[in-house]
Amino acid sequence: MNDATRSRRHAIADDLRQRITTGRILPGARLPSETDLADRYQVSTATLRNALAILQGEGLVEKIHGKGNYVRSPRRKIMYVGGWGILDPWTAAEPALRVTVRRSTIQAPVDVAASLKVPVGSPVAEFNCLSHEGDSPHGLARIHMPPDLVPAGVLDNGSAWREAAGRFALLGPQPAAVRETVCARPPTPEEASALRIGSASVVLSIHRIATDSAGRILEAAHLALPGDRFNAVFTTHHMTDERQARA
Amino acid sequence: MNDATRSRRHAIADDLRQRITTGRILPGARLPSETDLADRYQVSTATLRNALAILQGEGLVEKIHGKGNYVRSPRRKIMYVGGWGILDPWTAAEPALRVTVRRSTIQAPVDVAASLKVPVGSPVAEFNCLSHEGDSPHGLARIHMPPDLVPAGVLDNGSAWREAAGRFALLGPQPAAVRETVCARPPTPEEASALRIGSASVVLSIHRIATDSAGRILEAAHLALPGDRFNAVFTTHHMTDERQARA
DNA sequence: CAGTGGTCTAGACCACGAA
DNA sequence: TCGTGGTCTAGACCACTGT
Repeated sequence: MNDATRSRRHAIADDLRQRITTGRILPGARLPSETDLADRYQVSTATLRNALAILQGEGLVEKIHGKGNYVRSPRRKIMYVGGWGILDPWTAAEPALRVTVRRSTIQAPVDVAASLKVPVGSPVAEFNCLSHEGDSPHGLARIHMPPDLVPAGVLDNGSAWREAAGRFALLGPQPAAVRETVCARPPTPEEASALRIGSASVVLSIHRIATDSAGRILEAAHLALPGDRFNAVFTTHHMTDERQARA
Repeated sequence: MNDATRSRRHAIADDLRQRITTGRILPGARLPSETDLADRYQVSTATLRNALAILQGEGLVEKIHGKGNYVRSPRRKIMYVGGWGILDPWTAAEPALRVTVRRSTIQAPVDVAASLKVPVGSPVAEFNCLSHEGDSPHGLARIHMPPDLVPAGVLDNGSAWREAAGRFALLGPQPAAVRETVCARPPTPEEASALRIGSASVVLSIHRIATDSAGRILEAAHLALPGDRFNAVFTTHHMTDERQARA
């Protein structure tokens, strides 16, 4: 056999991946039950589950306890445009985009206070955003702002602000600079359940801080985007001469 | 029991995580063998391995086939500075940074040709960079450039260029713009072995394209950075007025 | 309730690393 | 060669979802 057959589980994963990516199993379809698949491939259920875990990590399969394993909808990559902070117009024009925004005012806990550079316990506006595309969750955002900078009508349905929130755009006034810190990590349990991804999956985590020209912090946001669905694009113009110093 | 005891493997992972993060097990130390740990926790080896897989996903434990499970060195986050393309001076000053750079000239395959916007099959300089910190691998880069833009002395030991390569800096001439596309994904098998991380782990993958003012592509790089070790920072200045259109 | 995935066991055998 | 982790089995039982 070729080296793709290094292990049963990889061979099974390869076979299923082939069937999924070539359209022989359609997005949204339910796979046969794990016991059935284990019978078909002549392996134990543990091995079959291991194969499915590989595909789940790749974002091809969604496991739902008590229901079954489902093929996830096509892996169209959604663009997050750094520095702008909004999904680009091309993807933002998606038809079935639903947004859940929940606003609350909290007493700043230490981490938020540090991000916003306000005293601990001072009032802070918090937005919890969950965007869906059809039935499947898209991305998760928690945005904190000084209360006086929150624009009116953010929660109004049909409001441009509300749409912007769902697309993870900046809500406050025009910033002078945006600093985004990006990391890749496994999801927290809350993220895993909210985004319906396995804990073996991957999230692209973006901590975004917008400041005005005086250095005042306008917004601090934590975004959690399923890694298999999102690309983030950052563009830097007009490089300075710092590099030259090396030569 | 409390809810941390939802499952044996989480309980075990929690216990080991506690011992590691509180310093009761020191970085670099080898854990007892899996059979010993399974005995100590009174679980099967499969369950114990499952617990270790959780910690491996968190980057706390490094598994080495035939040797044992090792506690990884402290989770100091390394900064990748976007748009600049080099680790920042603070971390770049690390003492034990070793760099392996391998240069070759290849006939551009389709993907590289597309990135560089050159004809398929035309000669392209390829750099494979692997940076280590002490014994453990850091990050992986594959950089492609038009051959005429490669500066002299890149492979010379002690050269500033060589150091820059290991720090994933831009090698070519000063670009007018750098566009970086970031995604989070599981490692490819090659990356997993080169970076000594499990395939259940996470990499921060950066595709970086540098262009000059005429739009010519100076460099195309693919970086693979262990997600648990790296943060990438991107800063955007001088926002345009595009956002205002929404209001 | 039946059917599904989630967890776990107590083994077996294979592949790797170091002596 | 020996001890290690890696893969796999053939079950058992629990937890969740639908009818």
